Amino acid sequence: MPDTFDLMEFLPYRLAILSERVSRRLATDYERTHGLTVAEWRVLVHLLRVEAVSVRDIRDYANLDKPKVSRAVARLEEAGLVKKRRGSGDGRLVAISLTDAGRAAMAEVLPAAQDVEARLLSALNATELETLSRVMEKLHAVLDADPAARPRTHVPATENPDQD
Amino acid sequence: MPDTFDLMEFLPYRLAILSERVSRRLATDYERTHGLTVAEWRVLVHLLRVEAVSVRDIRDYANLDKPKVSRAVARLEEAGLVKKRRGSGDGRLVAISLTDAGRAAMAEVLPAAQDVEARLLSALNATELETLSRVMEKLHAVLDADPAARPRTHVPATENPDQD
DNA sequence: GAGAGATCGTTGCATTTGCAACAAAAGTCA
DNA sequence: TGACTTTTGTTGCAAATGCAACGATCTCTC
Repeated sequence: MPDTFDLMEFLPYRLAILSERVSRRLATDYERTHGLTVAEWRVLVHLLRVEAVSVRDIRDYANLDKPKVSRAVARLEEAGLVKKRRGSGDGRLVAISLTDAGRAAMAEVLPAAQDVEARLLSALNATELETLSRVMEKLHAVLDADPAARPRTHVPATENPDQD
Repeated sequence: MPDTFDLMEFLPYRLAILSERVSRRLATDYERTHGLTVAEWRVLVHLLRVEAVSVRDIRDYANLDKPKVSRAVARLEEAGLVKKRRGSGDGRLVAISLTDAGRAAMAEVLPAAQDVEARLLSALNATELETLSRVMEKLHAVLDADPAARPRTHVPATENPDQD
C-alpha cells in the first residue's frame, strides 16, 4: 500500500464525480420543467427513436433494470406521455409508445439537453473529442474482458472501421 | 428537435454509463470482502491521507453530502474501522480517524482497487491519458461557468504549472 | 398437447437516498 | 453580556433503489 493515495487522482473517482455533475446539470432542466426523473428521461429518449418497444428493449438500450423501466413507464403513462398497448403478438410483451403529449414534452425538453451537451462539447476541439470517444471505448473494452465487471447491455455495432 | 437523437451518442449518457460500470466493478471488491459501501470506501480513503478530520472535511473532499458522511462514519465506527473523538477545540467538530483495524482493512482493499485502475490505465497510452485528464478538466470548467450546475467541492489547486 | 423450462413485466420489501429540519456549539456585533 | 446569525453534525421522512419472487405467457421436447 503506497503511503499516498489521493481520490482526486483516482480515475474511477474522477469519472464518477464528473459524470454525476454532468447528469445533475442535465436533470435540473427536465426535472424542473416536467418533473422527469433520469429513468423517465431515458425512456422517453428511447421512445423518440422507435415506434413501440417492450420493457426489455428499453432496459437494454437505456441501461436501466427491469423494475426501474416498469415504474418509469407506469409514471409516464399516468402523466399521459406514454401509452401501453398489450397483447398484439407475444402476450407477455408490452408495446410502449409516445403519445402526442409525450412527443410535445420531448420537443420542449430536448433543446435544453442538447444545449448542455453542446456547451460541453464546445470546450473540446476535434482531436480531444475523438480521443475521448476512443478512450471511453477502450475503458469499456477493459471491463468487457473482466469477468467481475457487469456486462455491457449495448455493445457498439462494430464502430466505423476507418480507425487509423 | 432533430429527428434522430441517440442516447448512445449523447455525451452525458455515455459518461454516466462508463462511470457507473467502473464504479460497480470497483465496488464489487471492497463490498464483497469487507461489506463497504462507496461512501464508506471514500471516507476510509480520505482518512488514509490525513490524521483526523471533521465530517465537513470529508464531505468536501469526497463529494458526499453531510448525512451520507455522518451515516458512513457511524457504520464504520460500529465496525471498528474508525474512531470518533469529540470536543478538542471546536465543540461542534468531530475528529474522525482510522483505527488500526481500519488501516489494516484498507491495506487489504486498496491493492484490488489500484489493480482495477491499473488495468484501465494500461489500456491507454500516455497521450490518451493526458488528453483524458485535460478533457475532464475542461468539462468541469464548463460546469463551473454554469450557474445552474452544482459547484465543485474540490477545485484543483492550480494544477502544476509545467504544462506545455 | 402436456409438462418442463425460459422469458416478460410487475410487485414486495428491506435498504439507501436526498433534502429539510433540528439541537448544539461557535461567531458577531451592539 | 446578550440577542442574532452561522456552522456543524445528526435525525426524520418521503421517495427511490436494488434485488428477489411472483404470475403470466411463450417455447421446446417428447
